[in-house]
Amino acid sequence: MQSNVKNISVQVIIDPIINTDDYENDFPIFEEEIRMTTTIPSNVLVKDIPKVIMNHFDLQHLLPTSEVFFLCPQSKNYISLIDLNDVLTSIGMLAQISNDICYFKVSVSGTLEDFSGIVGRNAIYRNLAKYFVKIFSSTKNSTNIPVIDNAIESIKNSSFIKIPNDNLYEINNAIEKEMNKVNINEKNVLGQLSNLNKVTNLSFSEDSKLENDARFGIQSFSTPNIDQKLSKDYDILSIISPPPKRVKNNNGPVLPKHPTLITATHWKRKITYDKEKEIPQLEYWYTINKNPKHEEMIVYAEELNKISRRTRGSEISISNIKTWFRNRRSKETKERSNSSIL
DNA sequence: TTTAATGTCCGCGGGGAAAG
DNA sequence: CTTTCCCCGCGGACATTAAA
Repeated sequence: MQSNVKNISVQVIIDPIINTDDYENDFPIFEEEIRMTTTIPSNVLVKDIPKVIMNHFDLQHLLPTSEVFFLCPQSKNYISLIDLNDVLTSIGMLAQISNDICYFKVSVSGTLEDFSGIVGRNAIYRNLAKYFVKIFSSTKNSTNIPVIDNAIESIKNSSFIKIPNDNLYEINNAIEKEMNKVNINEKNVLGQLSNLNKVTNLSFSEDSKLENDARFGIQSFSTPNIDQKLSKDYDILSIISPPPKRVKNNNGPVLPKHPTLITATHWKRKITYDKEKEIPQLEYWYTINKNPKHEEMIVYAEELNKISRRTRGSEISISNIKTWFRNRRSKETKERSNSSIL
């Protein structure tokens, strides 16, 4: 019964997208990869791989906001498992084309608290510390900055951090403290991990299969002899190529792509300029200078926020202004080329 | 449909290491 | 010390996507 089921080594890169509700800037771009390994029985179906991976890393509650990508060894590009969903195939067959080690990338959106149970959470905190220092190094006693307020709120709501004061350096100190605590507790964490691995390394007798089904909450595990059910002449490569529609070099998936991620992160939130007040002002500035300097754009953003009285958290940023000027210039060149054709 | 936001490509300039 | 080379970040042009 357990003859043709073996354990596949799996390397997983977690791409956390920290969801801070309503701030408009980019989500943190993490410098440090959160890379983890586990093993998965070879008869797990592709459609169940996300469930298994998220369970292994204590992220099952974030399954709806996650998307899992498989590193295709031929093209060195990541392909979304959603694209393979309709195919009755197993991770064992993916492993056959990747020399028995599968590489996956998981894009997952959640709050800081959502990631608190993850084994690699110290890497997340290190990344956040770097991010905050990088972005807000000049604002020592900043208050009323939405992203910091949100971060403080997220961290306050988390079960294992208490913030004594509301400023950036206190946040960083708290993060550092938490990282130290995590390092001290590393042995406990590793203990828990090895327990987890014991379960996944069990050979698949019918009984342990049921055990795992209960643990993972997955129905398809109880399907016997999945590998034998798969057609022998089934060609996985014909499904994997051509590559997905948009592939960003070889650096991984373009984020976010899954609809749940779009709503969860407010992807591409678009501001609307006031046609009565703001657009005429921008057009006036454009007639004066089509390529304003950074300092000028700071002034422009302040001016616009003054006249439009936007609510806090939805103010016009310098990057909004920069984008407007960029698009305005491109509009002009397009108009000019159109008129020259006529 | 309009247009803000994003992706991709490319050139430029600064900083630092290696070579002379 | 000067020159050369390489890396990296920044910003612009252009193309494309997607929100309103």
